[in-house]
Amino acid sequence: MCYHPPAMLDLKHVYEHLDEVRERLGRRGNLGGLEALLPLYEQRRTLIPKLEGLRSRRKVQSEAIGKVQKAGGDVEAEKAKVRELAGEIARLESELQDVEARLHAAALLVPNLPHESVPKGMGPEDNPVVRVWGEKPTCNFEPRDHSDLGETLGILDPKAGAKLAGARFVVSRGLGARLERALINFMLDLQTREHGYLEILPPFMVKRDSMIGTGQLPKFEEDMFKVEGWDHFLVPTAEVPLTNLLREELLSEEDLPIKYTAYTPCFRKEAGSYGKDVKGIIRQHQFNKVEIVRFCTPETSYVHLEELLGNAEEVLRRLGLHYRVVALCTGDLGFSSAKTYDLEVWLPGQNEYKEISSCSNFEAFQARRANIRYRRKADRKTDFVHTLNGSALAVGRTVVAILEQYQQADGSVRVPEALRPYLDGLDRITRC
RNA sequence: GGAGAGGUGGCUGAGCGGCCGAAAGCACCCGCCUUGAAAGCGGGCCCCGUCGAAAGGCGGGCGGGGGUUCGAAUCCCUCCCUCUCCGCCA
Repeated sequence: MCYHPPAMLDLKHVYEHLDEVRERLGRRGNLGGLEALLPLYEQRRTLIPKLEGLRSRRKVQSEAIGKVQKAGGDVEAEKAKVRELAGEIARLESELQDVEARLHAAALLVPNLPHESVPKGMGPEDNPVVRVWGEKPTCNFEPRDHSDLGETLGILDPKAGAKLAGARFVVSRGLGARLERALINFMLDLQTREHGYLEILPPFMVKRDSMIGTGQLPKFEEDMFKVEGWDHFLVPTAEVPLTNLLREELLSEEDLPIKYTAYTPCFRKEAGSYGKDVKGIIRQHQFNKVEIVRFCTPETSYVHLEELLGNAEEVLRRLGLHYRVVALCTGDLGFSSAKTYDLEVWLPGQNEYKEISSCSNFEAFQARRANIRYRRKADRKTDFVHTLNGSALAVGRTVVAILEQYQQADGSVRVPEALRPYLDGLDRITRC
């Protein structure tokens, strides 16, 4: 019967700062969820004191009955009275339960508040470029597209993928498969050896609670692959298992920050993306990714966001891949995120920059959903941690970028220096 | 898949119808002692909600949900999870 801290935003805080919250959610262009929630919150607030008064009376009278009974007195009349009281309580309880269930459902649909530093805008075209690293590789020939290169080199086989699993699946073979594996190892080594992340190898399917904890559910269920006959979902990103690793935990401040990294395949239906990125392997139902996540105190989370972004950027820099950083504007921000940077890698074959990583600070949004807290050193009180995560990187798209940026006139592809130790010193991919 | 055992505070673990939000220990915090520390001693210390300016009051929470009862951590039902043994299997 207790009000388990439900969702996302701190409702009390929302209520006490309504105008500000309205204004900030308005920047996202999403106010509906909030307005649906407010009358329910009101109802709850009038119901609770009423109920508590009755329960208090019941408690006192029950105790009295016990005492009288022990002394051998007659208590039947009193019992009847309390029975009546209990009926009243039960009615109010079920009313409250109903209100709270609807409040909870409504609360889960309200997105996070954007941080003040998030640029205002409507959509992707309004995302400012924060910085650009490297330069577009120059070549004296018409750059080919990765699917063209991949098929010619015999390392990417979308037809085989379709045969086995259908559209938007691919089979990597030979050096293609090895390249993918080399990249995973390279990325994990970098994050664990140099950036202090603890490597985790989690389950690739998780329970519903975990999906709610990080915000994929209930809103995006249709994008997820659900396991038939089970209440399990294939992970859409390692963010889900990594963040939920600390679900329901009470940490101490000295434990923070905590940094995890994991490789997992990621499974997404990508509903609503029909016709987008149909060519090649840019958008797949299954792709590999190395993820980095951090848990930290609220005061430090924006410093951690910059660091985490740097950790992801370092992968691209070591690989010598030209990219840029954009800050997502309020209209393009993901549901759970307070602030997000995207890394966009240059793809000469597409003649555009394409998202290869997304680095976000969720502040307390996920922590509140997943109930991840810590005890503050100063006053010994508990508070929600802040959670962050980023791709470092999407491996399939890294393969795409390498193929396209490192391609040679003869159709072969040079291997980035940093990757050669992972490929027995191989410096060039040629037809196999 | 079969057979048992169990899920209680940050942790370990007692309690098995009212005096239990819960013994004890550990951890943690404050103080005394000490040159400092440890040990020892004294005190404090669960979470959430709700009312309140605050002090504080009140309510709820002993895996989740439901039931019995004047009253449930304690009894009943149900679901989930963990552990042990057997079987099967990479």
